[in-house]
Amino acid sequence: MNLSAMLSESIQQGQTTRFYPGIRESFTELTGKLWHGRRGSNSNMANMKKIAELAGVSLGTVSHVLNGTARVREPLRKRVLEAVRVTGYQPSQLARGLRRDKTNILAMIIPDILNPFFPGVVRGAEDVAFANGYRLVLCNTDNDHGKEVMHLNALRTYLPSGLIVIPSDFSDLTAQTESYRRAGAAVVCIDRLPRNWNGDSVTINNTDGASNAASYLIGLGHRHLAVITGPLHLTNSQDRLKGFKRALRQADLELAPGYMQEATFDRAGGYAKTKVLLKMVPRPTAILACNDLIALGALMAIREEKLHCPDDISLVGFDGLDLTETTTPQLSSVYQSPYQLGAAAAQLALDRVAHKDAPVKHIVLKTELRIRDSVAAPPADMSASPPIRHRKSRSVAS
Amino acid sequence: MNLSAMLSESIQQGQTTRFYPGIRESFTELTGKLWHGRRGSNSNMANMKKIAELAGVSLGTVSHVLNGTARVREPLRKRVLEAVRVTGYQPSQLARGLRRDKTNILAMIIPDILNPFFPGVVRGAEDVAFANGYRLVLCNTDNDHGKEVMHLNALRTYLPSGLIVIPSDFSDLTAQTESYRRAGAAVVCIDRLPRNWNGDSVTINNTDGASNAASYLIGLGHRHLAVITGPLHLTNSQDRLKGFKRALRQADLELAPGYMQEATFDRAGGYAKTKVLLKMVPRPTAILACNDLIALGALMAIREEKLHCPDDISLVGFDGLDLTETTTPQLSSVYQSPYQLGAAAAQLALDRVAHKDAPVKHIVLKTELRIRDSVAAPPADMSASPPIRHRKSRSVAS
DNA sequence: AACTCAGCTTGAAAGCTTTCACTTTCCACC
DNA sequence: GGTGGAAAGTGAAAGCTTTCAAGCTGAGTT
Repeated sequence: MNLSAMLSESIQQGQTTRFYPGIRESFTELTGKLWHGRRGSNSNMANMKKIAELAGVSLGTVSHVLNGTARVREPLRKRVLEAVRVTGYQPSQLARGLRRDKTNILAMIIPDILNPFFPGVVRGAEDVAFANGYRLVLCNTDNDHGKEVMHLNALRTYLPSGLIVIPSDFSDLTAQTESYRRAGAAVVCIDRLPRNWNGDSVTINNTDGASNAASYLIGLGHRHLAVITGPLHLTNSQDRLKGFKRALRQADLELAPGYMQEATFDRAGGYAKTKVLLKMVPRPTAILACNDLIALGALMAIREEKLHCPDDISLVGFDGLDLTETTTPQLSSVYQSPYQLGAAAAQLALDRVAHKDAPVKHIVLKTELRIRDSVAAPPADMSASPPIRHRKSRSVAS
Repeated sequence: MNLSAMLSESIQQGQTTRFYPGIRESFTELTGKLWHGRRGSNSNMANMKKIAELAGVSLGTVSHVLNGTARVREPLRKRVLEAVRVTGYQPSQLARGLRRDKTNILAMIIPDILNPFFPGVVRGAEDVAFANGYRLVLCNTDNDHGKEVMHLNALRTYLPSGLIVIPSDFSDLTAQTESYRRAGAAVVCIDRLPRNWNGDSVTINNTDGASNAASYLIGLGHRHLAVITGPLHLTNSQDRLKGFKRALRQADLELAPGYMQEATFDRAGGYAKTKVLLKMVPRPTAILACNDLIALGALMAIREEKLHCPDDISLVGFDGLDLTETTTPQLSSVYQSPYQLGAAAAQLALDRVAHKDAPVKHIVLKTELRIRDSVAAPPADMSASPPIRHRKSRSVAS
């Protein structure tokens, strides 16, 4: 029996190490007293070395079996898989990430998960991530650019494969995100875009959405339309305002001074600005609120002023959150799918990971005008022309 | 000038390596042709070695400066920090985690971020995590035990320091979480507890919360109280039911058969079960819904049956979500703070990381009964005794 | 001037996986 | 039975940090 035959047999029995006793022992002697490792802790967790020993193969082979990076003959392959099964071994994502320069992590930076629009976005992204074996790390910025940069910098050292950002504001993120790209990570911006953004993105058609809503109101006979926008340093706010103005222009209407109010994207903002609008003369007969929380605040203000929606004033929100169904009256709103937004972003990020040099993609999702009970024709004395009759609960895709 | 003096000076000049040209070069020669690394990619990112070279110190010293693990004399310390500043160096969390057997990650497993109760929990946990330099990895289980186990197994290989779980159901998680504990990770269960749970936990006082709500209704004169519970395999559902029953017992009232309905924790469940309740004879004059979504569904059903809340029937929800303020009528509810729940859980997890052997903690948060417009005394003919007058918007802590 | 001791620094190993270059095995064919 | 080439398998290095034991320095002591 020659050496290689012995080796071969020994491998079959999983005892390779026996054949270099001198080397092994002296190595052990050398390092035995230099042990600096941690005690206990993870030592009971299986690692690749243990699998290799159990299966009687080399480390490399185990890796190849696990990753399909090379052909491995069936018997060996089986022994490896069996060893994995028996030990319940799972590869260390840390070691793998360290070696591959990239982990199965998708980082996501959003303004605030407490804003009811964002959970859907997160869920969409998480589902796509999970389905592809990725995990989602979530960070909230509170729309604070400083916090955003902190997150951006800190997360990078985990070497995520991708990064999905809803920018806190119009600040230029090029410097930060560029370092991700250099490190080979995909970066996708969604919902709003920062200044100078030239990477992948997923947004909705804010302009058309707002335009459709305004057109619908105009179609009902409204001539005194007001708008409460979100913070105008956000691109989505800007676009919604643009759409609103476009609809007015197309109907040869003017945006009366003061009929445009800028608010924060929350109830308080909507409440305050609606109070202002309701004091105007003539009072607007319809309000487009640039998100549902603003609309909610508007509804409170309207109620508080002893006015009635939709008889005295029509109201349309934006986003189409669940809460629009539980208000009284139910809120009409420009619906967009946060889930789809998040899912598309995650998918785009993963695509980018797979094809680093594919052309940049800008996905623009559609909105859908959902008419519920908060809109009606204007009071008779306020309408310049007879209102056009519309079915209720009509949906208009933009 | 002797060697040590030269070395000393050389260190001042950051040129240590120059002194072993032979060794260094032969080492390079030896390894130069065995290069298996990746090309480019991260090679431009600073690492500790670069910092050490720049500062003219050893790797160990850099580490000590960065971690405060040993005293380092001021001049060296300064040079290290300066090099860090100049390069913008940030330690690799992967390498650090690999070496320390633990990362700055907190894993969180929740049923579904789309359920409006959970974003607050997540936010609370994330804020505490972030404030302590940890990141949050989020996973949704959809109340699916299989998915939960998958997440649990997969996340472990990232070696998170802690794990916060809202169990999907009553399934025993001991096996899975035990392996986290063995790996040195802290595990905290919140909101509901799995079978045989003997680790740290944060819950709310569900029993008292439900009991207070029921007592309040009884105090208003109600004698026909119904309850719509959540899925009874969840401990929080069980406890709320227990509290409801306790209040009845204390008032010498009986829970009429059929007055207890079990529903899923959502609108549809509440709607369906309320329809059932409203058909009963006698019809209940008050309903305790064991979460706000159920209450929302109940409200829809009540409206659909042309009944009026609170005149015909009083309704109290549970959780005190924001949406309780925007319904008509505004919903009374047993408020609990999801943010506090999440924050406490994260804090508990971090405490556990710091003090592995501290005694197990069970934190139980208080609830607060928030009375709004959805409750009133029962219709005159349904009340056995004159109702007790209560102020509106009263808050009762439990 | 030699010696001690404390305190600062250092160098190397270890943690776990992937990947490359190389060796060994296998199989077909002469 | 031997040969050649393809396929399969191996072993070691590298990725970056932490941590230990040991080396060094310099002040204080005798």
